[in-house]
Amino acid sequence: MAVERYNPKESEPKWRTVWEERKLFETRNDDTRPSYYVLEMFPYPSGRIHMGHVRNYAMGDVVARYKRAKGFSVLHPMGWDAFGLPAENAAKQKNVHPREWTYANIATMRGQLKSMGLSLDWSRELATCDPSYYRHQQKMFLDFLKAGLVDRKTAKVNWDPVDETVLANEQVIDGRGWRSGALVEIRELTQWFFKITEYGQELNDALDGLTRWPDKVRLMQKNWIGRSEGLLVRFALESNAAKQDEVEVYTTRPDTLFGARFVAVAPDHPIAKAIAANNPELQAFIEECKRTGTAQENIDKAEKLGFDTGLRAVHPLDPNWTLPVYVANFILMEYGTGAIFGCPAHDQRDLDFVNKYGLGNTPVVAPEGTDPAGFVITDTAYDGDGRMINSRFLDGMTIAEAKEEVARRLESETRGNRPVGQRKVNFRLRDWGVSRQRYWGCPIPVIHCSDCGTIPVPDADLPVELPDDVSFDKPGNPLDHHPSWKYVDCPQCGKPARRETDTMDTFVDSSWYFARFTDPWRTESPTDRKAVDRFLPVDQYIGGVEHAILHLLYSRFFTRAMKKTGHAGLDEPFAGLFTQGMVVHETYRGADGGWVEPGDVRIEVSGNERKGFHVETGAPIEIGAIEKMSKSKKNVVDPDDIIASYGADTARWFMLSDSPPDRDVIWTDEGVQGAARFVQRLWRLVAEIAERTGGKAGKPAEIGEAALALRKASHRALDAVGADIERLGFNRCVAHVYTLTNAIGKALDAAAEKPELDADIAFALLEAAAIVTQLVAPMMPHLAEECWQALGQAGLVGEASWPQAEASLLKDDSITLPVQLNGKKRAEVTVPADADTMAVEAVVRASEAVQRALEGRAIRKIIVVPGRIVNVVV
RNA sequence: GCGGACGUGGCGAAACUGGUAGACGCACGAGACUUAAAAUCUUGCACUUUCGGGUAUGCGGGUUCGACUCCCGCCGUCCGCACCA
Repeated sequence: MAVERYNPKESEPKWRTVWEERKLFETRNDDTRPSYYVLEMFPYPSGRIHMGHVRNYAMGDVVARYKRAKGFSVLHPMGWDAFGLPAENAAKQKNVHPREWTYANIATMRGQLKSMGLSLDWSRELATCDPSYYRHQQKMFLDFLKAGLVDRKTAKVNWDPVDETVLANEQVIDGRGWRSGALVEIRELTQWFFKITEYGQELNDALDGLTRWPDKVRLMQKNWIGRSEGLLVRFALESNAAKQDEVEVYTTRPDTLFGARFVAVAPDHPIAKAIAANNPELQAFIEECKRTGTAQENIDKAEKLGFDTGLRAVHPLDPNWTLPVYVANFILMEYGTGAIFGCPAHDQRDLDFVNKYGLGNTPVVAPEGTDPAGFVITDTAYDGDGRMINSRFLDGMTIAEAKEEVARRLESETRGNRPVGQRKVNFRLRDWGVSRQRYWGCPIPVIHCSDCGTIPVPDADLPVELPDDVSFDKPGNPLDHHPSWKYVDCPQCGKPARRETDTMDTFVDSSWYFARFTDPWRTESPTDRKAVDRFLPVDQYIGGVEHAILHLLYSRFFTRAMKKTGHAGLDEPFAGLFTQGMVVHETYRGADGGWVEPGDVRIEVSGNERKGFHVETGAPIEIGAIEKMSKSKKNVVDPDDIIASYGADTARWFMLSDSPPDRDVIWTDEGVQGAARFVQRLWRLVAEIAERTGGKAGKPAEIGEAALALRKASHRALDAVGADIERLGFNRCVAHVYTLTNAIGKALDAAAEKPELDADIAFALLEAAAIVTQLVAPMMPHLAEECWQALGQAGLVGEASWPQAEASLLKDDSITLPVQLNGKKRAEVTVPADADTMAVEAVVRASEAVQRALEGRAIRKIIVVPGRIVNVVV
């Protein structure tokens, strides 16, 4: 009874057509069943999908198909994060319009994704570069503006003078633009900002409620938001040389005020600027600071440098005590007030600084129990816990008590009608600058009028569409260069005015696409509240950790802003988040040191050693480190090739097996081949069962031992796989499927001799085949349909509901317990499953093996862990 | 520097709230089928042993009847942030 090999090339397209014809994965908004929203981070249409996509989308699809089988109305959409710089680079390099390039890529990648057999609702597909999408984004921008969530202010940016554009921090390498190689300048530009800082506290606090997010991501966001509690303290200045009579500092350590040795301000602090106006030396110093300011790697090595302004600041707790005021290179204008007081004994940076300039230090906190007289700080600042010393009225207090005491005193003291000290919660988080001087992005819908100022584009004129006829010949923003686009009449006074030519950061596009998916057809507004309320929050969001901070934080802010402006009704967009690991591969190098593609390498194995040779030349190849797949290292495997030779199911199965989903998975040829072998093996077993049972086997009254064992294996696997999908433990699911498959194989072998199957075995085999088919269906959907059909099951496995494990088959009548002697396993006893502790103890005492192991020693105690283990203590 | 995660056979890993360490897969060895190969099937596979057992979850301690799991101290790898006052 030879079974034909399963041919994915034929079967996979066939089933996809069936699914599509039956609209199996389209989700109706008026479905009344409970909803479940599975979303994978949508891709940037770079040209082709890569293995990382395959892994990401395979995982999401398992959840989607499983939840569908569990009776949920599953929303599982797909779209394109389609604005961005690569399209403009392509335009420059290949002379193709960004739109054409983008849509061609989308077409290619859509085809690739479809070949994976994902259960996506393609009727909801969207691209962020489409006016039907970004018009709503513009509408929301204006609504946010009206709601006071948008700001226009000057900010420091990395400016590439050659490309005439703003660069993100990560696009500045060693102080130079990554494309032009030009030295990047820090410029002050007027930019649009979303006021994310207004939600700093909330975004911070709400993290605690995101219990289905990885701790790691929550922590990263906490650190990024960087909430700190401190005190604003006003130091009076002795002279008016800086054209102001005080300097305000921010500190989280007001307790150390008596350890102060200096005050320092940022190079771009108003005081620094004022003094520099008449002081060329200081001016030169400030210039130097600016230069080292951007290159982040230098910060490590950079020495703490300061410039004494000659000003003296009066200590807020002692009018007779003054401190020097420095301009220092390590003070950031952007954080706090751009000014600090330095307490060298308890801050390493301040200590480095005073040691350089000979300002000395006074320890004011000593560890509990230390002799204050002997507590001296030289090279290492003490930032630990302790009690106050050398601090007058604070002496003996704890740090917390001292902070409170100083805050209280300075709060109640006033100078010029304002308190000298003021408690302040500070955040590291800054407002989100969204202005980009680029073409391929969502236009910011405002008009600048010399008379009326900045005027929103009226709703009726939305969308502000990108012009098609642009050229990328000149550096800078093509929108700005366009001959006519920016010239419009002011919507308010009718006089000639100009459009804003900045476009929005592409992170804005991805900050609400998950909401748009709930009703992507809607034209009159960004969202339909009924649909948003039905589907949001996303129940399971899956993507890479690289978006742990920006994308996820922006989306959290945007959802709150949408709530405030009535476009959504909730705060947190993603109830469950999962960050999957990367797909990595060995790297290969030839004798010349050049990278070699995996396809050109033949690996020979002898024992535990592996050696590489070039396929054509036979030259030895060095097997290098396992790294993230990247074109530059040539260790990329193209999903198209894999799907073409093995089928989508094999690729999906391999991506889900072996490694835990949150860890990196190593792509190996052997692994794929193993997956491909399993596809055939499963098909063979199922087809054979189908043939031998004829797809029909009723439940007989008597179930023999062998049949019962197989039934138990089936139902246990069913139970375990369901639980593991819920936990996203796909590698464990795969293992359970293998275990069940082995059991089926054994049972089939045992029955091979018999010309006619016993009724109970036939029943158990058919049941096992149906169950294993359903178990693999979320992971290998095409193969599962083929098996389902072969077994004569009704309909499609893609619409079948998830089977229920029979509770009675998950339990055993009797169980074998390991027996330990002082923690080491020495024997086993078999007891009835419901035996109580006393009964188990009796069996253990009576056990021959236990007696032998005791060697005559007396039992002191017997610990019985019901159903698990027995430990005999002697 | 600060914060976090991880460390288990030749390899990827499993072990649920502390309860038989190594499930499952890959690789490898032996065998069957075959003229032969592929495919398939059977079987072995942590180390060690005087075949009773002994030793093993990065290293060293601790808590416990019992530790891969909890605590303390090291070592190593990876990731995030980085002069944030």
